[in-house]
Amino acid sequence: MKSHEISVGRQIVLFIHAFMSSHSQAQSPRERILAKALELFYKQGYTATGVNQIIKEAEVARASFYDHFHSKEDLLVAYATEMARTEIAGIRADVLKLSTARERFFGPLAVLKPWLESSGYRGCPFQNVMAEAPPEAARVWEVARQHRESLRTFLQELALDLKNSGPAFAHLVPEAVAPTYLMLFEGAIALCVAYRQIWPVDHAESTLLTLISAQNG
Amino acid sequence: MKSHEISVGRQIVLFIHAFMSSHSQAQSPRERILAKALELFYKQGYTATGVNQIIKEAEVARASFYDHFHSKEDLLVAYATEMARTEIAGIRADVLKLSTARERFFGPLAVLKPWLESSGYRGCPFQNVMAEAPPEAARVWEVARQHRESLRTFLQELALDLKNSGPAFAHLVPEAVAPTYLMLFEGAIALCVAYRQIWPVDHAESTLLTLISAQNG
DNA sequence: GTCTATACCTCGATAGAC
DNA sequence: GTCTATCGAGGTATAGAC
Repeated sequence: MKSHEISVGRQIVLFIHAFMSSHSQAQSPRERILAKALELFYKQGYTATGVNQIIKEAEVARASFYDHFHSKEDLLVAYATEMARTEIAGIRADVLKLSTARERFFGPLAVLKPWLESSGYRGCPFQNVMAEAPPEAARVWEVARQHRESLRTFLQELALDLKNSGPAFAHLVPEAVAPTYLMLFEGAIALCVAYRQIWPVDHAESTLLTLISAQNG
Repeated sequence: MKSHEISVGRQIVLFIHAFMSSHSQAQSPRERILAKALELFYKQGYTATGVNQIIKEAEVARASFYDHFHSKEDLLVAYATEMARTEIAGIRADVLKLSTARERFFGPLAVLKPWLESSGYRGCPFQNVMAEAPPEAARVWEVARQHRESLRTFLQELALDLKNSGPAFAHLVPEAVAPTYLMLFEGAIALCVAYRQIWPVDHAESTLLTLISAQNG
């Protein structure tokens, strides 16, 4: 009886799924460590988070931890790399869902708002990492720098997209807009963190609108 | 012989000055602790700096430290307060030396450049503190917030100064310019730290110039 | 891979003798 | 004010038995 077999299969899948969710055991030890680092390094800061806490909460053995990451600094590099990957991918996915070029252009700022609020105004993971990273951790600086470049490139793509969307913004120079956008983006985050309020993002958006409108003058 | 007495007086003053500089003993223990905190919290970060190091390098006794500051977090609050005071005072003094309203308006960005370079692109002390301050340290957040307000107010004064300097900028709205300026200021710092380059400050300056010129359109 | 044990250090903070 | 001693906790990292 095929329907019975399928039903059993479904139940097994569901069971495995529930097992994964409750115990996170279907993830590999490395994945569990990295996931905890993503959470704790961001929430508590790098220096304030001990590897003991990560080992305990990720439910891995000490030896497993030092098997996958030779030192805490190694984990920090992996943390920054993974954070950069998921952040860019997340913004891209959310922004490219939008229907008009103009919405997409302002999309990164729109995505920023719920993210800042839900994270308790913890701010930009890379600004935070740079504030804490010891001087010998040059690898982390490099990851952060590359991430900024990825973000700037994406903003430049959006500016090009907007430029090509019609005559209203045909005057735009994407390579000039991108660094300005990035600067307003980072500045808005810093002010939101300082004030624990969301208005800087709106202010950045209106400033950006003024700038791309003024360029035809 | 009065000139002799004055000469002796001068030598004593100079001696005391040299003594202060070389041994820092003329400063009170509290001043020495605070001075070391200003240096180390900024350079190494708050969490990464132990009170032991401050006690040793400030050349004070442990008991003296805990006499003046009940806890490390108390010292952090004093650090942020003192940093805010000296930073605002320093910027004001440097900027108000300049001769034209236009130079003064862009003065904060001009001051920023040598400061970022000489500090090894360590960034804004308050952005860094916010990145590290534990959630229970609400007092520090308040100091940082007030400092941002002081800076915004000063930028607003400079905008008003520029507005009143002649017809070219008579259209300016200082209350609108100030938060934009502040956002570009913070954004430029964040990008300078990320790239370890100074061009974001120049970019902020040209963006700001575009904005205050465009407002008459 | 798991587990426990442990070495060695630094942390923030307190106590007591001088 | 100085000094030393010490507490209890937590830090990073390694070793060994299973």
